[in-house]
Amino acid sequence: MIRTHAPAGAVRQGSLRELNLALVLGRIAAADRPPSRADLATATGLTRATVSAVVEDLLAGRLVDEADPAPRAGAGRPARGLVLADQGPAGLGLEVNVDYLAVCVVDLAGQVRHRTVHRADLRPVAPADALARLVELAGQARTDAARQGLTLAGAALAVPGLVDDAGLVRLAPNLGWRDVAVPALLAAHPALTEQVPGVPALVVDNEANLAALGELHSRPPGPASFLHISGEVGIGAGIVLDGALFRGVRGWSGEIGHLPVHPQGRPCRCGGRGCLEQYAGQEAIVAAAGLARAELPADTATARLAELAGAGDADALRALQDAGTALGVAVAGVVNLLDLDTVVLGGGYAPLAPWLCPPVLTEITARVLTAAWSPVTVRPSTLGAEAAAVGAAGSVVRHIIARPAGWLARTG
Amino acid sequence: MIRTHAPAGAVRQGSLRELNLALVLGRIAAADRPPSRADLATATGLTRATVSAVVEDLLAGRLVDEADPAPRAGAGRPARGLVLADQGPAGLGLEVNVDYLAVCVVDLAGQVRHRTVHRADLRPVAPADALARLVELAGQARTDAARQGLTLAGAALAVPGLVDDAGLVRLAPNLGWRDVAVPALLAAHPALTEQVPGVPALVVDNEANLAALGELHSRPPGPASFLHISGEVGIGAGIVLDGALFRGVRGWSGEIGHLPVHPQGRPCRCGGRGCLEQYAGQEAIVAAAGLARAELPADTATARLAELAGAGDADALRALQDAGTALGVAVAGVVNLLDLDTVVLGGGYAPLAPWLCPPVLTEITARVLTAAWSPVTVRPSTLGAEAAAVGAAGSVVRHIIARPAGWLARTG
DNA sequence: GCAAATAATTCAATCGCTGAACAAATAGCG
DNA sequence: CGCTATTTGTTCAGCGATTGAATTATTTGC
Repeated sequence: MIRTHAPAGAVRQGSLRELNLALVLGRIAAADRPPSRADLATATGLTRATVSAVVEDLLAGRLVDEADPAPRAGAGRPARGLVLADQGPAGLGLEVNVDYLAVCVVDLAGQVRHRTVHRADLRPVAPADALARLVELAGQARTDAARQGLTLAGAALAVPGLVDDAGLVRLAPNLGWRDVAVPALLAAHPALTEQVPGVPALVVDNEANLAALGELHSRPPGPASFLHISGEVGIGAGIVLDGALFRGVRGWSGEIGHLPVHPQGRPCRCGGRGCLEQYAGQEAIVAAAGLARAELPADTATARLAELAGAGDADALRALQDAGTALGVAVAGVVNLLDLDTVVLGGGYAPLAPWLCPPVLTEITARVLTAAWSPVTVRPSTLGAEAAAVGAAGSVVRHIIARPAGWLARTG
Repeated sequence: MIRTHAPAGAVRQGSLRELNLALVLGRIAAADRPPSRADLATATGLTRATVSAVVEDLLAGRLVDEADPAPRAGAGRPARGLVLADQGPAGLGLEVNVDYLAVCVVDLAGQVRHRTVHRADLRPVAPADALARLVELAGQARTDAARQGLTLAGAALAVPGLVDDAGLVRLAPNLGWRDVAVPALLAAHPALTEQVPGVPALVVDNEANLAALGELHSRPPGPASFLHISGEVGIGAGIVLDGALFRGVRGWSGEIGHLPVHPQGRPCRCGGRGCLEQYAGQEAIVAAAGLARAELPADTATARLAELAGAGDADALRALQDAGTALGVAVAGVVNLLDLDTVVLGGGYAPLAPWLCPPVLTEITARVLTAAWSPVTVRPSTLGAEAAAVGAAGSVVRHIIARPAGWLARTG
């Protein structure tokens, strides 16, 4: 549970440097071209002298490298561009999902430097065994990262379920997990990452949350506030507000799947009736399209559905239309409530987006009061299938970028 | 549109003092007993020397007063308690609603030091005339505040409608306002408040938002994250997340009234069908209870309804039960989505809370996945009818408490 | 009346930013 | 080719704010 908040405590002499390190590094990360020290000075409002001093720290800590001088018009001494180091700290992203394990390594610049996906049905596998396989993949990732000059500074694990502050997976229904103490199980494999001060060694979080973070930090960066919807067997939403993931009071936000869309409709496993999940969940869509569910693993079902719809299959098209309408009703409610202007369809919805987006947009236009003044964008995720793993790894490096002082203070 | 965010820009030498001024003043404001300098030092992590220097600034700026030494057990020099000044800056809160105008003055400590409510049906009144009446009331409030030694540092106006960043009221349907440029209309009355650097002279915001802020800053303080629902003719929600009001991308968040609760149900003025407002809006409840709507102004209708329900009138009880159920369906969806643990019923719902809370809670318990692990509280607002005006005034003083440097830097 | 205890202030040291001067490196121009 | 204008980056004295230790202030308990 990373919470990126303002320095709530005392502001001491050294905090000043910490904050300015973060400010300058953040600017370097956000720039679309390698900025010079002078650029950073004007962008941040600091003096060139201060920027030079701060940059010196960043260079010494190997968070930043000097790039080849960028060609520039006009007279004057050529600037030396600054880029995020490609040999510095990196984040390890892990994902356990229903039908695959994924591991990836993301560097400071957000580049995916290593990626492994291991396809297998994880439902019959005991949590400890699944995690053991994941650790094995992580070990390979670790050596590959080292070969590339990267140091794993922390790890994050994405799980399709509810996770509490301590990393306990309270419930992952589609995986069949209940009260799985992930940190304790992984403590037996201590060398997942080096222990870096200020960077949590292992964060466990919900898959939808981490996928939304991945979208937020993708290039080009997503908007500061948006709703990211992962359509898997369940439907999870990652809510990004003002550039930060909103996790809720206990970290369990995003359960969009149980917004009512037909209150007197089909009973749902949550105890309510007519929940969105019963109409736009993957199983519901597949069943409505007339595909036998059991025969296909979840992700190939989605691919098959896209294939059928692309070929003009009437049942598939109708199923997607209905699902999109249900999704649109729910999303319109959320947009009314939170006043968002962007909705991203991710996870299993991404390949189906061409058919889902139109009905979703129709409902939004009809039901959102403010849609007349400013339009709402609905688009598919730019990340691939393992968005959550990439987002998990990204969350680690974003943590370092937001708090570089911790990394710089380490012995080494 | 106040956005309370971290210092995003350069952190210079002086920012240090600014941040620590805010830190110390915030502690004084949050404490339930007048803290000593030593208390503040341990609470903030600053040294006693620094706290003394900071407090000296706050005393000189008349934001803080020394209180009588509080009795303390044990030996040692007695501490001098620090309290928010009752003779310092204050906030002016204004409210235009369908059937009343309200003006109030709130001091730094959050005490309401002046309050005027002018009952009148404002629907037939032109916006400029309504605002002129409000300015007159504000003038009286201003002299009363001066008599009490208070200086009005800024003002906020609550409006039952959508307001954009510039203070333009885009649409206030129940008031009949459309595209009313409030700041321009009030510019003719320039002396609403003294111009204080760092404090916006006039903020215009949605009534539900400001009522939620009032709840957040009431004593005892509300939780850091909650949903505040104002049930008037429309239903508006103020969403407080992590101690800050969430306003959405354009400041139009909180339109909970158009969450679908019966998707194929009654058509709504928003263009959708079966919106919450059609089942739990004030007019809907009154009609369901068999009260003729036109005969009664809105607020007496609510009072009459509470009276009838209290007397055991079957129609009224059934109407409230049905409305509470519809409200509960919508609220359950929001709680699932945002993972909140507190829902506050305010505005017209406050007096009806005894009858609304049970069905709302029933729906939440049935539909919220995580309700089994940690309960959701549903309670009425602690503020009275003019909560929005109080919240508006409170938002001004909270602004000063969050950024005392601006007030201290003023000439005087 | 004295010691112990707690509160608050004073003061030299230090840290990090500022602003101005200075050094470095290049383009344009005669 | 050499000079000037221009822009980048560094150096350094100055200064504001915090720190930590010593000091003063004020009360309780013995």
